[in-house]
Amino acid sequence: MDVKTLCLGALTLRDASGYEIRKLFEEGPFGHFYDASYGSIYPALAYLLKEGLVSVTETQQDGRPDKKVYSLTPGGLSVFKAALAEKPTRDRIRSEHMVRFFFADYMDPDDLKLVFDTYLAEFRAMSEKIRSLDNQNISQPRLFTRGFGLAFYDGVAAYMEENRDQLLTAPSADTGVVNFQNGKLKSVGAGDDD
Amino acid sequence: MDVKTLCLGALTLRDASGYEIRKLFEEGPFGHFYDASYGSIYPALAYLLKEGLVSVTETQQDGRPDKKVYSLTPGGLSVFKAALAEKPTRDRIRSEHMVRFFFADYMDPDDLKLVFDTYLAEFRAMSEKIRSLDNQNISQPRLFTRGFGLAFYDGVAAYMEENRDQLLTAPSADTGVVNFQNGKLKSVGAGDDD
DNA sequence: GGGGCCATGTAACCCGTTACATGATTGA
DNA sequence: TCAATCATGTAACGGGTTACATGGCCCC
Repeated sequence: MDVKTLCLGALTLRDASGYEIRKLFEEGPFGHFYDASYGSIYPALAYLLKEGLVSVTETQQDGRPDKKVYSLTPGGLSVFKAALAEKPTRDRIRSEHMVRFFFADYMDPDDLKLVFDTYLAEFRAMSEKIRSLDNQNISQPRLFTRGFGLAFYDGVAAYMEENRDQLLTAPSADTGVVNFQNGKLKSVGAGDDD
Repeated sequence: MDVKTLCLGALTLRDASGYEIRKLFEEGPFGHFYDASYGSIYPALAYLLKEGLVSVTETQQDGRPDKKVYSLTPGGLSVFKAALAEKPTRDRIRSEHMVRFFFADYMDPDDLKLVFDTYLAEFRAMSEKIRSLDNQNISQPRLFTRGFGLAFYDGVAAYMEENRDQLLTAPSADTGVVNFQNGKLKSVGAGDDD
């Protein structure tokens, strides 16, 4: 499921600009199970417009550049429904946090502690955020999704709290770190490089 | 965190071929929080070998092509530890299932039911699989990770069972599907296309 | 005054997936 | 005999991220 389709979905909620859709991914209800950046959203909207799946209303603004508010067309809605009718692909999860827990033996205990507590705090914050939402006038599916989020965040947060010591008091090997920057391998290991 | 780094991690567990590493991602303990395909693993191993972060032993075999068993070098281990010491990037989740639940209004009720029950069955199966593992002689971090998996799978599965009706009995709009194939938008929507 | 937010868009790049190429062995 | 599994690798393609480009307003 690509960003184009997600944009159509976002526009079923309400008319929005590319900027607003981005925020929806970042902070809104989508944030829990998807993400997308400007670099993919703006081209996606341009494509959808060209194909007649969305329409646009340019609102002139004070100083800022014109705000382009997009709306879903009937065709766009049909295409979105068709996308939902497809067989879903497997969930894709990439959690660097879990990788670190799995390989905790190879981490500095203080680093590990920090990663752990930061992660836990994030879950708690997410849970709080969902709890703070008003559930009045919300459709069943949205409520279900919120509940799912709560079940997940609260469940794993509770597990983490209960088993914090189990992970953080395990003995770890010595450190011995080399050349690693910005998430890129900068080898150096043995012998020759190119 | 790229496939290169994950390969180093896999090789801390035991020496392995590219083929075996793939299986680790597919079925093994990594499957829960990462994935990778041959097309990324083989080039990654070639790179790591070139950089001296892994070594290789070619085992000749009966009929099959030579099996290349890779081992982590001290340099490789250092680089891996350095990678773990980096600040973890945000977890990235892409769940088409959740998208479908969120937009359940726009789905055919039978489709939705199928997606729901298949998803639930997957969680139950994952939970069973973890439960069937032998926890003897397993290090603390691995146990923690397994427990985390259980907390997650069992937690959300329970939630789904308890709230199945809530989601599946909600009224949905009419269907009206157009031209959608293989996860690609084939528009058609309104008016002109290029 | 300066940082952050509003607002859109493009281009280069990176990384990974999919599909292709090859081929023998084993078990149903 | 036919499918699946073991086994490695390449090439094309795709999709999305990052960084760049631009610029004014608003609040501290």
